[in-house]
Amino acid sequence: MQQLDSHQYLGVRDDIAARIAAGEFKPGERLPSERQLQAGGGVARGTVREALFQLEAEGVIYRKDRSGWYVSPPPVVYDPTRWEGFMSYVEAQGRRPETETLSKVEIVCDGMLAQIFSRPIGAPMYWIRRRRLIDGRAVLIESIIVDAARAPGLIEHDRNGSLTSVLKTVYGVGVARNKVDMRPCALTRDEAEALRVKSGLPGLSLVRTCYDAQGHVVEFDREYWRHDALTVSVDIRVR
Amino acid sequence: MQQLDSHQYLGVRDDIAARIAAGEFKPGERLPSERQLQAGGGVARGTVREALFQLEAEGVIYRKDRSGWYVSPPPVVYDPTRWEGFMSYVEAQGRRPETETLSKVEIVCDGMLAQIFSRPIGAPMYWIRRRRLIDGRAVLIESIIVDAARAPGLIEHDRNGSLTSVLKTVYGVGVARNKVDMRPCALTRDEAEALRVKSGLPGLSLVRTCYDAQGHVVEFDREYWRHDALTVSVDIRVR
DNA sequence: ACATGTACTTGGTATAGACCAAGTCGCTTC
DNA sequence: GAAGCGACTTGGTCTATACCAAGTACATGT
Repeated sequence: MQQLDSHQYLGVRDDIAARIAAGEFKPGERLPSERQLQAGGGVARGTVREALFQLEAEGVIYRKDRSGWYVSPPPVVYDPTRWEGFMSYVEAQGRRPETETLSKVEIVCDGMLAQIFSRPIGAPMYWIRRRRLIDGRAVLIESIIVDAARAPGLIEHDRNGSLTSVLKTVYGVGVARNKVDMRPCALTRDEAEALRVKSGLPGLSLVRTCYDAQGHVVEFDREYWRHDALTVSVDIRVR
Repeated sequence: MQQLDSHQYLGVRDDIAARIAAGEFKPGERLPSERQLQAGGGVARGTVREALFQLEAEGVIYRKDRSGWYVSPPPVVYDPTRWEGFMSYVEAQGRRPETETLSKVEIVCDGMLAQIFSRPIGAPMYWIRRRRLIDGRAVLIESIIVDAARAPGLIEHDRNGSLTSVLKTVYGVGVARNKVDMRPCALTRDEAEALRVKSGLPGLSLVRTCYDAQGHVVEFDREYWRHDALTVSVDIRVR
C-alpha cells in the first residue's frame, strides 16, 4: 500500500520518531500526552494514535496503561543455544534482570504432557509460572513444566534464579539438547494481562524442550516475549 | 489491561473467530465486508475494525488492500539449521512456493559489507532482491549479497531457484556454518510495499550470514517475513 | 478472445466528540 | 513519615460521519 507523503499519520510518526532520534526523548522517558501531541500537530487524536501504533509496532515506543507512551530501551540479545539462563545473560548486557514467580504447583501429567515427556498420564509434574523483567519492565512470562520424578522437591529449591542450574547442581540433571520453536504471535488474554500490555500486542512465542544425554525430556518451557524486548541470535553448523 | 467481557470489540473478535473455527470461513476465503459485519453486530465500523486488527495480530486473518479480509492459511515451519532452501521445504509441506526476482545488480562493497565479508571496499558484489510467495500470497522479501569473486557470473545462473545449490554445484562453494539473527519487527516502507501490506504490520526480520569451511562469508541474506506465515524451529546441541 | 472503460464496493484515512476506568499526584489526616 | 482520600490526567473504547483511492465486476467495443 502506497506510503507517499500523503497520510498525515505517517508524517506525525516521522515527526515523533525524529524527535526521539534527536534525543529530545530518551529511552525510558515519557512522551507528551496524546492530547498534547495532537495540539502540537493540528490533527485529530485518532491520527496521533495511529502514528503511535506505528511506532509501537516498530518497537520504538511502548505504552503503560493510562500512564503514557514511553521510549523503548534497546532489546536484549538472546541465544537459545547458550544455556546460561535469563539472569546471567541480561546482566552480561548491562541490564537489570528480575524474576517474579507467579505460581508454582504440582500437577498431574495430562495427555499432551504425557506425549512430550514420554511419561504416563497422571505422573506428578511441577508447573512454574514466572514473570521476568528488564530494568523494571516486564518483558516475558514463562510457563515451565518439569518432571517431578527427576527433581523431587524442586519447587522448594527454586529461588527465582536459574532453574537449569538448580537441576544440574542439586539433581545432577543436565541438558544436552535443546529444541526451540519460535513464532511471532499476539499476546492475548492471560499473557497480555501478566505483562500489563494491551491484548493484541505483537509478541514472540518461544517454546523450548530440553533433553538430557539419554534423550529424555527434562524441561518444557513456553515463553511469551514482548516483541520489542529481544533479538534472537543463533549460530549453527549446517546439517 | 483487563479483558473482562466488557469491550465490545473483543466480543466481535470472538464472534468472528468462532465462525472461522466453525468452518463458516475457510483458509483463503474472504470474510464479509466490514460494513456487513457491522450491520450484523449492531456496532460502529471502527469497533469492527478493532476486532479485525486483533485477529490480524493473532495471525488468524490477513487483508488484501481494498479487497477484503481473508482467513490465514497455516504457517510453514522453517528450520534455519537445515539448508534446503525455500522452494524445497515449502513444497515438502504441501504448499506451492514461488519466487520472483525483483532486481539483481552488481554493486561495490561499502563499509558495512566490507566488514561482514572481510573484503576491501570497492570489491564487486552481487545484490539480489526477491519476493517469495506461498500459495500465491507474498510472504517474504529478501535481499541477498554474494561476493562476486566467489561466484563470477552468478546473476546469469540464478533462475529463481535455490541460490545455495547454484553456489555449490556451479561454483563449488559450500556452506558450513550459518548465523541467524531473528527479531520481531514492523514491516515498513519498502518491505510493506513489496509485500503489499500496510506499513506497520508486524513481521519477522531474519538476517542470515553463511560461512564456508574456512570461515569466509559466502552469502549475506536479510529476510522480512509476514508474521503469520512461519514458525521457526531450531534443534540444537547445547554448548 | 481480449483489451478498455465505467459503475460500484472495499478498505484506508481522518475528524469530532463522548464517556469510562485506571493511573497519577498532591493534600489531608492520622 | 505513612496511609488514605480525592481531584485530575491519561490512555482506552465507542459512535457517527465523511471522503478517497485502489480494487472488483461487468458491460462494452474492437
